[in-house]
Amino acid sequence: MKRERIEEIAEILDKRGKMTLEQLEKEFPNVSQMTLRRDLYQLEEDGRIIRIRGGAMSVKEVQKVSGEAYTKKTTINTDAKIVIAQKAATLIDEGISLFLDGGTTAMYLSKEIPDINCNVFTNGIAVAMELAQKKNINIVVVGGQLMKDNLSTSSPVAKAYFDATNFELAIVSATAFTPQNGFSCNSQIESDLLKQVFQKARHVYMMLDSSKIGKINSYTFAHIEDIDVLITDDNFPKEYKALFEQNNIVVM
Amino acid sequence: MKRERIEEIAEILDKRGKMTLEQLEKEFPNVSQMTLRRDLYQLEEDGRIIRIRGGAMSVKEVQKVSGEAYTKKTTINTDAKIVIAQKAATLIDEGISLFLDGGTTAMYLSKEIPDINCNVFTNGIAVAMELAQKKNINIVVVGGQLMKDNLSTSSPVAKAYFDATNFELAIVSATAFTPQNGFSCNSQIESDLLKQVFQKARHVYMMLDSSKIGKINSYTFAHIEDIDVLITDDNFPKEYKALFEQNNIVVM
DNA sequence: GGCTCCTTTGTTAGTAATTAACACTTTGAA
DNA sequence: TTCAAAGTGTTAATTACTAACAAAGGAGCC
Repeated sequence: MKRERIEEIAEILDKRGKMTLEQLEKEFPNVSQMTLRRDLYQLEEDGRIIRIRGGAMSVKEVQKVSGEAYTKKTTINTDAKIVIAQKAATLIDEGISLFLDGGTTAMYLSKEIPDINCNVFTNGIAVAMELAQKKNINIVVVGGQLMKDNLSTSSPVAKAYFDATNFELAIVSATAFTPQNGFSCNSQIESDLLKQVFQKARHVYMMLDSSKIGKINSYTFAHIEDIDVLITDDNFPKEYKALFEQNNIVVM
Repeated sequence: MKRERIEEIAEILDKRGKMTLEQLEKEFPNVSQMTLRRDLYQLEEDGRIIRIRGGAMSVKEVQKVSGEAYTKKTTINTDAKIVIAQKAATLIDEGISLFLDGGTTAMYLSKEIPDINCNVFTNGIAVAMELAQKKNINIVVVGGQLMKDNLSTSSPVAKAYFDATNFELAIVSATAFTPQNGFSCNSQIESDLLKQVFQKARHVYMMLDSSKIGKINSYTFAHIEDIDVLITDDNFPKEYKALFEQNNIVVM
């Protein structure tokens, strides 16, 4: 009974693509709305449909729609981050010990990073999961409380990790930068963690796309002179570039 | 302004897969809910996301989910694990402090777990990412070296975490069990970690699907008498059930 | 600068869909 | 038969959504 009905719903949805609950009710006149809802719920769990407001949509339909979208995907800021990440990936040498933060740019970097023998510390669990696909990279996750908004961990306890740890290189990014306020982010514990990282790392590379410039966030964790290399995109203002170069920082 | 924000939303969604409006509001604290709604509406028109009740989902995620559904069918014991996980989920009370391991069964459990106010420690990053979708659950990730085969972390350093920590409850699973050799797994550091957890936890619930029975792995971390509750499936042999019950263990 | 138009954003109230909770029914096994 | 478990229907309460209007910001023009 139930099984048959669910199959039938799945078939109809595959055929029509998208349907409202109202339409489904007409299709199954002697079944209550609630039951149909529950059927949709189960189909969603099986991964066969996506429930949308007022009804459901078959997965096939989604793939059709998304196929259209992928062709016209020419985004601006994502591109900048990817370019930055690609550049940064070329700077990672075999056998190095490296710290990577948990931000979006680090996420792109972890996709671009070659599968070389190296040691990566990170506080981003999404970054860690991405890196886990590369078989030669050894990953250490910094533990602590998980912040749900950016999927990164940090806690005072995490500092204990670093006492016995050194990095050849730290590649981090900030969510805001001004010359006066330096590099800042919006979480105090993350800021503390990064300060610690800056102390332990021999070299620090900063990934900063131009949209971050001129913004100020609550917690500054570093200033211009603390970094060695700045990796940015083409829209980076020239006057800022000069400013960094005055401090012997390589701008890419 | 608008363009940038929309790009950023798309990025975050690609990274996280699925998000509620509430989570998006946290991500963009100085933008109204309505604006975010309108952004999502536009992203949907562009075919980059699917709006679902309470938020949105990236099309990438949809493809992932539908892919999973296929592989799900091929694996055999998944059903038993899900049933076990569902049962375990009902045993978690509001306000509890809980340890969860990083295994597949724990992964299913984290999907089934209700969104109640509680504190979860885990060494599984896939588990952590799954739990991050529940807004009331506080998550602490145990740091350490990441093992790529099961996406769980463990290291001697992780033990430092537990010195100041107590759990009301630990829900763990083993990869092998015999009455003589007890519960065992194939990683020494994981075994060490679990031993530590057993010491710190007031109650221990073991999730063990029947396929694990009669197998022996290298490292034993607990014996029958160490656990309080055993959660298993219908194929669990009756003679074993009696054995557990002799030790005052509740078998579910 | 001051003025307009137009786009973007915020606020509110009203509507619609969803979930939760309970009661009833069916099914299948002991 | 009797019991338990799964499925279904109904209602109430919650939650998300839309619509409509008001306010704020920008670009262009005089």
